[in-house]
Amino acid sequence: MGDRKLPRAFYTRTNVLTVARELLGRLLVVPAPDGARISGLIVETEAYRGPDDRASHAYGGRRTDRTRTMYAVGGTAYVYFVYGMHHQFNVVTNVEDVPHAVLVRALEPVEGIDVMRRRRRGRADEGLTSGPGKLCLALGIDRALDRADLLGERVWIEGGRGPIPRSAIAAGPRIGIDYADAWRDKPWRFWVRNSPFVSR
DNA sequence: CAAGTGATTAGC
DNA sequence: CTAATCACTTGC
Repeated sequence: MGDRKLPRAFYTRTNVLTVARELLGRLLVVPAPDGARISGLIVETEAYRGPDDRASHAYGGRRTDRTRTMYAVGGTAYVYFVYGMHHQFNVVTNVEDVPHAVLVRALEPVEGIDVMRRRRRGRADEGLTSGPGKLCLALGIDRALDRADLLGERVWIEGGRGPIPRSAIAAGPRIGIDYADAWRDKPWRFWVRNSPFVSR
């Protein structure tokens, strides 16, 4: 198992679709309040390709208080709040000033499952982290982590099980972006085929 | 299938 | 300033 944090160069590559696929099978980690680890293997991602992607918050090069984070260097966390109740955890990719990002949509719980069950009382284990808002609840991720460096100590990603073979990766249209006209149907959502932990 | 919830954004 | 919208989840 790759016990080390993914290096900066993993994130600064120029093809956000490649990074979105290669994030599958990696271990997302946050420290628990007591210092233990809470973690899960990434099983579902979506790529958002900055200025030319109508579905991206940074479409057209938009720079606002919220989207400023997307222009940070690859390997920065982009965390925002939607629908009045849910946080979303994204990984900024590419070099500084290119606003590409990958939304992490689902995890397979690995460490700290007891903590996750407490935070998501009543849910089956398959439902603890099977959605972008759910996994933020389970891991305790909120906007305090926006702009956090993924090579730091507040949230990071390790090699995990390593890259998932291309044959085991499924792709389809992204969720919740019906407003994005031509970009709506692009198959930029990736998941581990047969994983019971992906979102619905 | 629709409500809920509040930050964010565009537009005046 | 106001009003519409939203990279979702849950329970009806």
